[in-house]
Amino acid sequence: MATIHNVAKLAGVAPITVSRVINNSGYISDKTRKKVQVAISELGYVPNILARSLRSKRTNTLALVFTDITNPFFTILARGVEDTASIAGFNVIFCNTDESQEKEDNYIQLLLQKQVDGILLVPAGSNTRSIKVIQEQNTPLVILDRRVSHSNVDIVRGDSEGGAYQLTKYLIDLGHRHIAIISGPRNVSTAEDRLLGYKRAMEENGLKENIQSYYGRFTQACGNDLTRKIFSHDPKPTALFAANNLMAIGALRALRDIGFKVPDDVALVSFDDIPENLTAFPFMTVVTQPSYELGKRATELLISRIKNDSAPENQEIIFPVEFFERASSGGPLNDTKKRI
Amino acid sequence: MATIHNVAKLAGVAPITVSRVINNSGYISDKTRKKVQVAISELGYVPNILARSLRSKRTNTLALVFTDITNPFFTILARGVEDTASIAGFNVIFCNTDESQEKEDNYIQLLLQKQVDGILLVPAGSNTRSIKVIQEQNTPLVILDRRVSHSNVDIVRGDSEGGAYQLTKYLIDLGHRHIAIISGPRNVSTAEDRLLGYKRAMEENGLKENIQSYYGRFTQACGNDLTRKIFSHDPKPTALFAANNLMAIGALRALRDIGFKVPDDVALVSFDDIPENLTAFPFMTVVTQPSYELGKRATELLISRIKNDSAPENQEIIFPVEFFERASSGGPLNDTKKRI
DNA sequence: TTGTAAGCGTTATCAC
DNA sequence: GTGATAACGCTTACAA
Repeated sequence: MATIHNVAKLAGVAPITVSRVINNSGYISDKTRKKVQVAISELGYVPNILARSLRSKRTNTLALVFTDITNPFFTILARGVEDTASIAGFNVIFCNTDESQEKEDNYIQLLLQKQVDGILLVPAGSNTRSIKVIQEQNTPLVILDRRVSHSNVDIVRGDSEGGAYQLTKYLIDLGHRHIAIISGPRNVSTAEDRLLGYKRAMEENGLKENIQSYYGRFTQACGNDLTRKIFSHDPKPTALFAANNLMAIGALRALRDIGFKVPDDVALVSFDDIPENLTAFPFMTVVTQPSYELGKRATELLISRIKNDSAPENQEIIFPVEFFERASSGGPLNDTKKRI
Repeated sequence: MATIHNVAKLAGVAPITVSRVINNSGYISDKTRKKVQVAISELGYVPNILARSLRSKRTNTLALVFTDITNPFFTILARGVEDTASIAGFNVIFCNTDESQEKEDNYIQLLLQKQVDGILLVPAGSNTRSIKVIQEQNTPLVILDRRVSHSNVDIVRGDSEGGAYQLTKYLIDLGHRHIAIISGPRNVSTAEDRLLGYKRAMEENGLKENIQSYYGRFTQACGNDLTRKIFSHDPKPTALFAANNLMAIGALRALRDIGFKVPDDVALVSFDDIPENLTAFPFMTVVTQPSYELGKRATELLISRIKNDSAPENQEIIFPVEFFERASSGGPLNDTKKRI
């Protein structure tokens, strides 16, 4: 492996001069630059970023720690992060925790050891230990998608409570009185907020007695299980609210398997969509969060923290949701964008 | 930021002793180890991996460079890579090229600069420049999913030709005579091999005259466009073969939009599936590659190359496909696993 | 415009 | 069992 010294020697200059050519920094005469460039390509020289970062104390690397790489919501969010980081000259390391606090802890430890310049974190649970560790190392941090009890952090997320309220109100306006919700883990804010939004809509419309809510996991399997459970005894709801896209698919399959037609027997709505390119026929009535934008905005905020050029106060940025009425609740088969 | 020196000083030992504790290497008395551990937690010390890697010349990091992060085939493959690497103590950097040769070149350059221990590459095109650059740096390399013209490399991939032959033969056995195929980019081996398998089946069954094939891109949009084109003039095929899962979804949507019923008017089959947890109702007849296994096997091979403990000859490992008959070609609505 | 010297934080090597 | 020393490959700080 050629080093900067080999190049310098071959070009007849000092190592620092080679460094200046590589980094386009400082003044270099055209002649010198040419000489160096020739030497570089002759030796097939590749700069060693480890050495550079060790010395300069910057890695130009961000990390995105999230909970489910198979969920398109996060895949698209990840794209927003990557695109934005890339434009600003940062690379991104992606870490998937599968909603496990232990995996999260391990990844955070690793990322700090790798000296990443900043971290975007979708917390797996309500434990704020990772946040403390990160802040102890003075590594800039932005929390994504979820609220945390910890106070001094920046947060970028969607309006789970409002979106859930909107979906529930929509079902009530359709005439449904028995509406059940299946949600994610109890200590995850998106699961809790969606449940709260649902409850608020039910209570405001005199349906407090009919509230029927379940915590579980944000997976297809769990959506399937909870749905079977709900419809195995009376009174059976006429509408079902799945708190995320994967649970909704599980619910849809369960309803089919146990003989309930959607939307004829049961109306089904969901928080978050499955993107166009993975779906043959858009079918589900949903509210969706602007996941790409969430990733983008969080990354911009993180980079401004790294560059230290934004106001010191912590921010909580909440994005509104969009509503799409489709066939699963009796709407049209084609996509329809409705009132925000 | 505390360093190994601060810890050493506080514990009253030499830096190297701290290093030994961190890495569980060499002999350390229990008393010394305790002292060091106390100092570590007292200072909130986090080892600097950059410095370690610079000195030890190992980063314990692999890279997976692939072409489409939104395609579940690759998402699952990536999991196979990550799980396998993790067990062996390696981290993985994921890089998405969007089938762009330029992005691929940039990522390869970056990864070599990062001194990754090995690279798994799904080549974006037929250009072997990246392969040469990687091999010049003596960085172990395994090619994934696709053949390349370059000779001295290890390859792990699925049997595209055989799978395509099988799907086509299946359609012919159903009685179809006019079968069209829509495939991916011309210079991508999986696109070419699937087209070849299709042609072989057609020719062996006296249907050479009816061959109708199109190159395009492995995307939903392209599947949609090509399907519209094919069905805009006579003779219209009675069966359509989409060379990947996303193209198949595009085809399905196009057929619906222009008024053809699947499978009544047109039978549709596809190479690669959409996984269970993203699909409400499994519908498409497919052959699938064991994508998780592909990632796993490739990673094992790469790690054995890094450790230099496998035979020097280059390997080409080809995985067989599995066949699932479903409703899109007139099969049952539930999943059915058929003859391999 | 170019160069010298020192040091980033760790571990390999050798010594005790 | 433990430690002194040098070195990994680069860039910062300062000098010429």
